[in-house]
Amino acid sequence: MTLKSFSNHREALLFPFGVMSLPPTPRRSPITIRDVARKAGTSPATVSRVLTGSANVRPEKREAVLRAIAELNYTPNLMARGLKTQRTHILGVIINNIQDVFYSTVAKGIQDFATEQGYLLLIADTTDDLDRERKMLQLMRDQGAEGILFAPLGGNQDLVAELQKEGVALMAVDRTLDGVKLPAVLVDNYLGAKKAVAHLLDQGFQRIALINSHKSITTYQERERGYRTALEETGASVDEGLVMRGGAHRRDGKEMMQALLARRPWPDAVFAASGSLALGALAALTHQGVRVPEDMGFAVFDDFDYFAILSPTMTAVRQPAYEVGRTAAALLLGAIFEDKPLPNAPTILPVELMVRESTLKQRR
Amino acid sequence: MTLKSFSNHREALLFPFGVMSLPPTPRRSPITIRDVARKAGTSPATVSRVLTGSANVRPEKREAVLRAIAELNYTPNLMARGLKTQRTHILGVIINNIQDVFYSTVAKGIQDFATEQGYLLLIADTTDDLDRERKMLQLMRDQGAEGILFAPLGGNQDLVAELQKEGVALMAVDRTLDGVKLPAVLVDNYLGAKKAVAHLLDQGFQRIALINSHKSITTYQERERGYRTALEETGASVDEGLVMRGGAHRRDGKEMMQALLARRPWPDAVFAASGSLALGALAALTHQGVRVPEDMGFAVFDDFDYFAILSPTMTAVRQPAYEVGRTAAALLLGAIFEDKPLPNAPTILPVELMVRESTLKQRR
DNA sequence: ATGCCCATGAAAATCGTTTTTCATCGACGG
DNA sequence: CCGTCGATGAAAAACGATTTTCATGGGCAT
Repeated sequence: MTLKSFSNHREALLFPFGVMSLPPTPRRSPITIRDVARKAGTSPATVSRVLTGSANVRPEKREAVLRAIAELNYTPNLMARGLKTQRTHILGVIINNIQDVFYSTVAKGIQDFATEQGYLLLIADTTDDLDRERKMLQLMRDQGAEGILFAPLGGNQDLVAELQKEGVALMAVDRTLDGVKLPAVLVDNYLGAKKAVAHLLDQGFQRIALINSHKSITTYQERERGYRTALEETGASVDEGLVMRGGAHRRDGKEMMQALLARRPWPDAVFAASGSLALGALAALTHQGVRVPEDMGFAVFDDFDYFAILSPTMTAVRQPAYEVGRTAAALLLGAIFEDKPLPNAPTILPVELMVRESTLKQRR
Repeated sequence: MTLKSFSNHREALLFPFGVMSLPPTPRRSPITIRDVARKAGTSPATVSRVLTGSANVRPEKREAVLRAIAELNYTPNLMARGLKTQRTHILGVIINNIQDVFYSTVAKGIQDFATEQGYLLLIADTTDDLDRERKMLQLMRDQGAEGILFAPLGGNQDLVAELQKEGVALMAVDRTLDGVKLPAVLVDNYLGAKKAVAHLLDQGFQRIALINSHKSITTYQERERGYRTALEETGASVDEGLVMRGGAHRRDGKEMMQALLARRPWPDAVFAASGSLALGALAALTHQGVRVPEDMGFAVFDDFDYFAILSPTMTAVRQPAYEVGRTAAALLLGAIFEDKPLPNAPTILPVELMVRESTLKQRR
């Protein structure tokens, strides 16, 4: 009952078109710049001059204004200000899934930097829905976001170009987008995957399976490239039967692992291209009683914090998620502040291979 | 270098007071309701009538307007609309830490419902900083948020009351706030903790330690109450030496566990009052070579998904985090839409005890 | 004393909507 | 044929700020 969908409202509200919901109930405290002016014994123009620092005002006047502001507990209406100045102090963030630790950490990095600069964040997730990505980009633009950081799903290039033309600063995080000039902050997916697989080979594993998601997303594509390169550099060729591709969810990882286990001979190690896939794969292994690393070596791209705690501890590629977010926010706000174009080449942050128990062949 | 703090800007920008940053670079696409009117051969008033559905307009006119909108790719400026109507279609969300899976799941629940209703979310975290909570509440109000969902730190009652008077709909999630009438959606912390500890007792554990955080936060307070009640109901009295309190971070859990291990005799089981505390405690146990559950039983309040996957699997109290968020959003938007007051009594959602290996005494 | 700059006020324009008011035109029922 | 109602347009007022324009008066240097 509490969860009913208000469908009446929803239909009446083809936002941003369509029927606006309700009669405007007056909400804001009615204190305006005029009230401040009256109290300070000055003119609204001068209050604005103080607020914006746009002109010198004599110390006594300034004091009087500030005092009036404090006494009235006045805060400016940011919508009105934004309407006039075109600066909203709002940034948009669009990620795949807020629940995903990687993305929420990226968001945290963005958040911390943005807050320091007095920016607030509109955050939305897409759950892999291209239309939803599009809608969110539009909504954020319409709400006046000065910039938008997003993990592109691939698609919507037209809208991206349109927004850029309109002056909305865009920045890709974690993934890139082809066919459009879009600055990006990424991690070194290729090298991370290559290192992890090379490490498995070093440890003496020979039949190393890959559990991956679709190549349409640049991160997975790069990780697969790293996997292949590592194998090829040993002179071995890739056994395509060991290369699995599917969705990006835990259950997909589980299914791919089950498929691998259904065949003979088994791989002797697995490289999972994401944390979610790894969790699914591990669930399948546990379920079948396959021990890690005794029966099967295991390495993951993406280091969840508990991988270092619960046993067996997991060898994983650590991504600097927080730094990805923080760096992206810094670049974007820098460009907004200094009104200069963003770098063309993507910024690629290094990753680190955390070697732990799950790849210790000698424990066999 | 990319991470420099723009301190020049920052100082010049006592947002929402102080110097506005830059000259207003024209950003929005210049398409306004007037352009649409011209193209459709009608008046701006009629376009608005179509947009808002405030009056009947003849089908042909309406079609013409909609066609013009589509051709011009027009979308309304939401700041202007919000300024006039006082409805922004924005909700604020303030949580402790976006990175925390529990909170990000709550946020996801809020998000999903809000999106269905055409609302966008301003999300911020506080990292336990009361001033930051205050600042964020104010900023969101100034940005025109119609409602704010937040996990109160305890404090800022004055501001909460002020916002309510101004007509901003407020809703507490996960925690409550004393001294002010604030609707809330919570989980049954008391019963969850009680069940978990009762289960430990059932299994034959006798000296059960509590690793908790500070009682100033209502959730921890309730969980401790559950712990105590469970023990008392068996007729046992609580050994205060086994009740630990500290910060809420992983390292705090680790320290408390270390302190417990430094004493003799050891407890034979531990109940950790949060997932983070549990992770820290587990790290301490692993480090000391203490096996779970052979040497020590272990139960947690809060069920991280990998608790069911990695070994030993953990007995945990599952909280309906998603439903907390979704329910809270539903109640809040319901109140906003129907302009009716929110329920007085907090909504308390049930929790579930997930029994797993970490409390299997017989495995000893 | 002249000229100039600086601080300020008053008033109006602006941002892009919604909303109100008023007038007009056409259709329709009686 | 008249009164009324519904659809529309034109114009203006709001929302709450910033910004511009113009005028004024004081202080300071020459």
